[in-house]
Amino acid sequence: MIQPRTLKGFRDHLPAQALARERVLDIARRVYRSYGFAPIDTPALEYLEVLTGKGSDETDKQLYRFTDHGGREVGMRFDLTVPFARFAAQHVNELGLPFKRYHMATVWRGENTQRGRYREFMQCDFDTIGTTSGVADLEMVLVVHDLLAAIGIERFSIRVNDRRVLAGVLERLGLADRATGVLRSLDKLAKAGAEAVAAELAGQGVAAEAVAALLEMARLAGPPAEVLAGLATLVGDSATGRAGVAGLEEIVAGAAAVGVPANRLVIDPSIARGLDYYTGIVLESFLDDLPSLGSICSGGRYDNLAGLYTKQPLPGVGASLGIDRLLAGLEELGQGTTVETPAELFLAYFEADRLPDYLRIAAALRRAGLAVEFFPEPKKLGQQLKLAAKRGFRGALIIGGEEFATGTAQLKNLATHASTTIDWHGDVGVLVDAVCSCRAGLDAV
RNA sequence: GUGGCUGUAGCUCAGUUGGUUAGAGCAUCGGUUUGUGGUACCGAGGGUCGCGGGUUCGAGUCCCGUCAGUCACCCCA
Repeated sequence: MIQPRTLKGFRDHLPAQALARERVLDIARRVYRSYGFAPIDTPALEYLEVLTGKGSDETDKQLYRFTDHGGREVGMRFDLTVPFARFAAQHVNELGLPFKRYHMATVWRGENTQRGRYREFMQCDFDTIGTTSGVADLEMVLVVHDLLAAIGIERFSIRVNDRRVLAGVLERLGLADRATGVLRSLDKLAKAGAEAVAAELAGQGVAAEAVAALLEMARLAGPPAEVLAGLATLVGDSATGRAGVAGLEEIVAGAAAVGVPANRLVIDPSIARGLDYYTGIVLESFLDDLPSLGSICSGGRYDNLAGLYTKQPLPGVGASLGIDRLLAGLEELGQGTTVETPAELFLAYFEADRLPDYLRIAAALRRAGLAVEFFPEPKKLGQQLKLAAKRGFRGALIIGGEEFATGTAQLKNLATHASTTIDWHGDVGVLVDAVCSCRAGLDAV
């Protein structure tokens, strides 16, 4: 016997999880499309050079790579941004600019696993390329907000910052050349605490005054207006820094104009993001009830997405929803789904010799747009109902010998145990109409 | 990749200083009830104690390795 098992960091998805995942995918698709983002797809496998070109050592280490049967060095995509850069460079002339796309697909990273951190997981990206307009930046924030709200998350926050603000402050402190290390340390503030970050910065040779200034910046908190005022002071007359502050002001104003609740949008100067290709706005979002899970949706603006693959400058802005991490978080918070069936109505199989009638009824209901599961065996009714309730069906249709004889049917609400009698006089069309008109009632439960 | 913690039925866990055929609750299946599921009663199935090796007369219990999960570093969705 071969032991059935899955690889570290790779998971099976049972119906309850798969249905929850597809629900979120459907919502993401709807929200992205509502802003005009168009779907694209790219191969899971790319030439290794396409994936490693821009990669830091870290991403190179995490790449699943091998030599294919034709002797080509290939790698599995570890995000959707790099393949998109290649895609954009290859197809700009057919796409036209600006171009907005969404891409929901599986990616692979050979790193160590943790809660909400897997080796195979799905990302739901959306990006706008070919424009440097602040409108696109604002739209990214709005899409993220609409997305998380539509999924039904009650408490979440979108934390926004701008790399230019960070650059401006560093410039003033004379640390511009050490940006990467300093930002990496600041990024840990929430997790490690101020003291640890201060120590780490000092260890990098940052002067005490500069450390104090950096911490003052990173710890700015409160209403966006106050944080922005604080940042404006810290940035001084640095042109880059002022541009960053102005950009954030636009975001705050735009979000307010559209009606984004103020408590969901936070200006957080400690958000830096490790990826060094971000150049403007950066964004991370968290479940307020489970911040330790990490960011569930992150993104930002980059000056030149595809510089490695084309001479044409392609600025852009976009973000990525980590659907597997999000679902792990929702499940941990008890907000997961328990429904195990995609069908709405359960049709009990009762009278063995009435099979043709059952089939006819099921077919008619399906033609009317209802998802119907017909139980395949004429087992005891109690057993059938028990299974149907466990699976999460909203309603069960019961038609036995008595009902056939009197031209009636029982429509049972499996959540409330209440059942209503339908008179259909043997006319399937009447039955279908009656069931459909009760459907709203079932949905409401 | 490095280090810490964990690993007993589908799930949550018991299992005394290593000592006879490894237990409970929930879940599952069957019955009481060959037409009505959340209660009750009766019964059943299900465990190579993650896996492999070692120490021992004897290991779920100790040691080593390995796999998996988890936490930290790192990085990130």
